[in-house]
Amino acid sequence: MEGSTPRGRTRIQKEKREVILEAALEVFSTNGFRGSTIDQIAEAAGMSKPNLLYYFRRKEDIHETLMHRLLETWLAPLKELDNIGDPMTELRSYIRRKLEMARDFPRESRLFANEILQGAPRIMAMLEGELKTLVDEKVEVIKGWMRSGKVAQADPWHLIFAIWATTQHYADFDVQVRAVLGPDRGGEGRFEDAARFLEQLFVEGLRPKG
Amino acid sequence: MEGSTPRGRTRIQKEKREVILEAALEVFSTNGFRGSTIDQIAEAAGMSKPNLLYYFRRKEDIHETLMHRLLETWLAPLKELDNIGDPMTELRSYIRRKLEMARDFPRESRLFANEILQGAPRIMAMLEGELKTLVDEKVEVIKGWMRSGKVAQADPWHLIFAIWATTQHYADFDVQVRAVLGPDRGGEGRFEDAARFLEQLFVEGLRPKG
DNA sequence: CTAACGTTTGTCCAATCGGTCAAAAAATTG
DNA sequence: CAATTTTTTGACCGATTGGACAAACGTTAG
Repeated sequence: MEGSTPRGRTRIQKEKREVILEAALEVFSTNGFRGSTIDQIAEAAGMSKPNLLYYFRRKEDIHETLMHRLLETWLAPLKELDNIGDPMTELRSYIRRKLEMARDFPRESRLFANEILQGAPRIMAMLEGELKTLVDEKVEVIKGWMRSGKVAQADPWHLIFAIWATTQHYADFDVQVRAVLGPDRGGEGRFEDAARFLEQLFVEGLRPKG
Repeated sequence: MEGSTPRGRTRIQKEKREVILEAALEVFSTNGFRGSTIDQIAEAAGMSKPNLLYYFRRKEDIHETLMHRLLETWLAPLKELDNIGDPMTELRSYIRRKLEMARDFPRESRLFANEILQGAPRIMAMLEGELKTLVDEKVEVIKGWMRSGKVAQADPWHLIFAIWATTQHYADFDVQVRAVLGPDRGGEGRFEDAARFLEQLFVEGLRPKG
């Protein structure tokens, strides 16, 4: 090996790096970056600390790799929002996709939330760059819908925020949601209930007048 | 002094404890419990670490005191929601109050978010007890409104979640909101815009049909 | 002034932190 | 098989962590 950190050349390296990233996702998403230790991740990954550091030389490298992957997944649903179909159908399926992500990738959502809560020190450039550009673009799409009368007039930026907030809430605040709903209402069905409610809220809330 | 930790008897004790809590709120809300150090809090409070530990014997004690205070403030707006006035007016002012709290007490909101994100280890009992009871009670109020036809039929639990999510978003994800809105739209006016949007969303989204 | 009490600090400690390193063990290659 | 390379581990390091403690300092009442 000529380099310093193995670059996933061998089969073992690819596999072990995945195991580590999976374990790190679990640990980082519940404890945040500073609150997580390499030992915790190593234990969750079923290996010794020096062994883990053989695959990722620094704690930051793990977090960075995780973040890079996350952001790709995270922006995908918004990227799909486009002018092709019926506006309200597009919005409804965007909400549905975001809610499915909250259901299927809650740890990713919490990892992201942790980063933002801490002031986004590691992804600020991406927020002001790639994310802002993408949102600006989609805001124009939504403005077009509103001009054409297919969607009620409203602030498109805050519409996007509201969709993000309501859907990610079911991942980030999952513990609270389940505690409040109780054992009976708090089962897996809560996502169906949430989907129905949010569809109603946004569809009726954005139905064009007259 | 007969006890171990001073109990705010003297003037200095009351003052210094407040200074510490103020500093700890700042530190805990951005770094989480595990990610914060006593040294950080002591420095933010302008005193030495042993001096801080004279007023709060353990790091956990500071966090616990902060949490207890927070929860009282936090539940107040929901407690005020009652049957007296017009339903939609009640809902609108609840949303407004929650948004004002996100604007005026963002650190408290982030402290709470951090705790929930980490699985709410310290306040789980309160979530399943006091909070659930309160929400159950308010759900009945909202159900009454829906039965009387003043508010559209919808899931009251998820309505409450949606209000929590959309309003607290402006505190917890403030960095992202400001980054996406950019320098011009991201000023203090963003709360006015958010208030207008959310009022429209919930009022129209919950307007009874026919 | 002095005794008693409240406050502050410097020093210290054991535990834990992120990370290194050399050597052992395992896998791969010829 | 032996030689080489990759993987794993135990021991270790300096820095930081939460916290203890006694001594020093400040304040106040008699």
